[in-house]
Amino acid sequence: MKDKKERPYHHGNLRAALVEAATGLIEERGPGGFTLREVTRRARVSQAAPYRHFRDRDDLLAAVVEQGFLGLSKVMSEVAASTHSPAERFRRCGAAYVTYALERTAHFQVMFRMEPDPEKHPAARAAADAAFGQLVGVVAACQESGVLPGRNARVVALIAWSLVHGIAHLAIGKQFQFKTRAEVLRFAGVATDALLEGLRVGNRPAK
Amino acid sequence: MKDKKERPYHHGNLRAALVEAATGLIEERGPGGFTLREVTRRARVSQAAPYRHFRDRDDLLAAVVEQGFLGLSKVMSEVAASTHSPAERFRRCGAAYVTYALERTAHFQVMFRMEPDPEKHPAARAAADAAFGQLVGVVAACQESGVLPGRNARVVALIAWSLVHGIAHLAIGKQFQFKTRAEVLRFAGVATDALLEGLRVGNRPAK
DNA sequence: TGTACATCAGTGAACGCGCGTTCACTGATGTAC
DNA sequence: TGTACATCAGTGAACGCGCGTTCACTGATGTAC
Repeated sequence: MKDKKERPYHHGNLRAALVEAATGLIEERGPGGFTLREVTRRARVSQAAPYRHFRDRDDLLAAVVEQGFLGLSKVMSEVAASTHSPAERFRRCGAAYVTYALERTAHFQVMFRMEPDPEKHPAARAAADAAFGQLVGVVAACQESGVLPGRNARVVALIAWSLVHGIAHLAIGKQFQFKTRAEVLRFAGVATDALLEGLRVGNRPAK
Repeated sequence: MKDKKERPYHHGNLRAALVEAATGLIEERGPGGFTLREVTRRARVSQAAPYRHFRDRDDLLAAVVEQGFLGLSKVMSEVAASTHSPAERFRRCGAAYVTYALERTAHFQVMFRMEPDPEKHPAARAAADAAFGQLVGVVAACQESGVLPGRNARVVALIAWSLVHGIAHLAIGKQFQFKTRAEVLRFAGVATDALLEGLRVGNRPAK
């Protein structure tokens, strides 16, 4: 293999390195801090180099988004495998979602900012859909085991996603007065349980 | 008064005009499309003019955010006054929130992007707090009339806010497959009812 | 095994652009006497 | 009512900057024979 000291002309895996550098940059400077030039500086590469691997700025950003959703999927599937109780799995998935958002704030924001039009970047879109698919699976399992009534799993998953996403987004935006991550997670638990209870009862509007 | 045709040297109410132009610009070009220079072009004023009224770019943007929250407060208080049933008020407030977000997409996004640090712009912060106050009031009314159990109204309001905010944010980000605004609102209604039901039952976790 | 050559993945300089902000200025307004 | 003057709210030109992207190029790699 190559000597690590002398940098070879060919990078080896510049594409991945650029995505990684971009992610780090976003995490450090916030969602708006992303520029192609700063990414190339971090990857120690000329400013024209990314164009070998990405069509343009947005194309690289879309790859960052894709990675974000892949990571989210991974975290959620790990968590889902950690228990056999469907209701508990539901709760843990919610907690994992919020945790992911709080741990990788800026990355999370970029994922949902859709500044690169998601329709033009099918890989990013697909990764997002896969993450949502995890959630639908968890809901379906709750339904099969009778913890939730057997209504449209997608709609139920969408409701749960909305709640947990709202918590994540508001927490990131400092709209809550919570001081620690643990407090946010405890709150998320209470909220998730309330929703689960309501979904369980069925969907009669309260008078 | 002045002849409308010949533009007077003094504008009259440039501050308000700039905020309005900025809002229009954001609505047209998206949350990232805001630039001071484009705002001055739209207000037909020199590019140095805003500095008479705003410290810098972020200061103007904060005024836009403030206006956004004032508008949201207004909409919610109007809606709250439209019925005497506390539960119905709860639902209508949720619908109003989502509607506001869908009608003024980009403006809504800017409000929660906190790109001007909210701590440095107390007026914006205060307007946001006032909007949340509306919601707390609605929840408290539900509790007083026995529709909801009398727990911490702020926490309950936070849960409701999270749900409705998540719906708004995901809908804006095209994460739902809904095609019309009416579909989103119907979905929001179902979600709100489920949550209300769960909150009503109390907060025992489901087994 | 050796060589010619196509292809790939980088470099480095340059482009044009729009941005936020500052500066010395000037026109309009309001007030004191 | 008239005038001097301070203050306010604009103008217009200029600054320096970092950005995304293009271009002709060159070094490294892989393959055919």
